[in-house]
Amino acid sequence: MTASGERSGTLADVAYGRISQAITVGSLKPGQRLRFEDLRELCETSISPVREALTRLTAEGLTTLEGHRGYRVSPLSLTDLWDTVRTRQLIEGRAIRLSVELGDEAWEADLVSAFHLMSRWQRIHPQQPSAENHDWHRHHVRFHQVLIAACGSPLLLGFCETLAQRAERYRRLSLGAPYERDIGQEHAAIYEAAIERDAPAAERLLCFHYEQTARALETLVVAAEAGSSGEWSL
Amino acid sequence: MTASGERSGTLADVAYGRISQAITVGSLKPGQRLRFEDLRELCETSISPVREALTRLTAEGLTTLEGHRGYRVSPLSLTDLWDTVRTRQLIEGRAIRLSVELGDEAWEADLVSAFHLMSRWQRIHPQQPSAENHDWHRHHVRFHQVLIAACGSPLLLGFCETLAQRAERYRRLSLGAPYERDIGQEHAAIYEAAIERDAPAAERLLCFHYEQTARALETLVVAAEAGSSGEWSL
DNA sequence: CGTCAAACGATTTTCGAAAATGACGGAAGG
DNA sequence: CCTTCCGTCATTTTCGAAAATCGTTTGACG
Repeated sequence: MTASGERSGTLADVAYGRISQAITVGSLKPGQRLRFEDLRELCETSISPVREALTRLTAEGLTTLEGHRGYRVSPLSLTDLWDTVRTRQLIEGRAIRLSVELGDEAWEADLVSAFHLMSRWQRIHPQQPSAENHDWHRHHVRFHQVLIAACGSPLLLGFCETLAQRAERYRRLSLGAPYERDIGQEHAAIYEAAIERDAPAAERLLCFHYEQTARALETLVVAAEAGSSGEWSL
Repeated sequence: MTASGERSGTLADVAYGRISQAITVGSLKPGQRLRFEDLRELCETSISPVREALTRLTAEGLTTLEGHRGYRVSPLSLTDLWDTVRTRQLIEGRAIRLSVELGDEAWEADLVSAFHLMSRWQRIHPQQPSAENHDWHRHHVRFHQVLIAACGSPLLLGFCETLAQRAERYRRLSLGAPYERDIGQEHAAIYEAAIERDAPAAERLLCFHYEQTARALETLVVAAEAGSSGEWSL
């Protein structure tokens, strides 16, 4: 056990967590070069754990590696956004269908619980969930995880996790943007379809959910691009 | 350039290649514990490159990591085989459909070329392709790669690669087993559907192709299990 | 005799420094 | 003036040893 609270597994795990988070929240910017010296400082270790973390992150697509020329944060783009969303619809669509078909009593209970926590949060806090509240984010992630948890395919679940992590980077970009959608309603629809064991409907609604998110983000980005800077590489 | 022929990128790449190959061909057995000392010897490096290789392999599912307790070769099982195949059918099915729909002239040319090389090999060498001939394997892999190459989704292609690597371990197990199937015919059918731009047919035939492979392997394994040893963890 | 705790051994994990590599810039030659 | 070649420099990559960790055994105590 270490004095400074955060320490679950190896130092490499810590490094992975920190760098991963820094990328998703954007303190490490898309396309930015990653020097070991800087990351070593961020992670408070030597470079060995940092290197291991970067290797993992690269395997998941959050960073890229070019031969002997170092690592970079993977750039974001509209093309990549749509690739991520389309692939996610395919894979998570299959996962939720299987999950709704196969899920047992215990799974149903988990789902009720997860949905309750998420929607209760929204009832209590009238603020838009888009305000990056850490609690809501936790409930939201959990809800989506439980939806597919009973699919029975470790492979599918692994891919879903990778894709969710990818998508999360884009979702963060849209924080503070005005919402035309009723996200709570979309979630409720998926939830009800799942509870009533209507697998095709659950799949359809989940895909729609992601489609909407992507569309909103696309609009936002196109507007921002016409406006000012070019933080984006089309 | 190094004296001993094999050296493309970093030593970590070499280590990755050697360990990866050792796992797929089975000289490192499923479930076997991987000690750094042994691998260091196999790769002719120190442990740093070995560690990086293992990190990558674990991300792809060829090895597993348990806390501070070291790495193991991922075990094989019928459940995992079917998970791999079902997932592959889903993802590679989508990929080939997109590829057939979107592929341009140049892709068509690549496909003709790849198919020709593969089928010519089979014509010239009357032996069953199952005899692990390295050339046929190369052509076979290439054919399957080109089939999906034009799908336009880097993500999909990445997943396909992971899945193919996973599946390859199982395919190797069936070497030397009697073939009831006409693999050449199955390939030809997929090829023709692709050339004639019949995307749904191409998808259907590719899925069938994988289904057959899995079934054959399943039969083989069940028989072997009833017979003698228990190299398998159901 | 059984249980628990401390210590050992084997192995992984981490470190800091050395070696290797690619990028950059300046000087020589055309 | 442009091109090419060769040092120099910043970084990555690799190494071998030190530190940490886990599983097991040993020994004491109830």
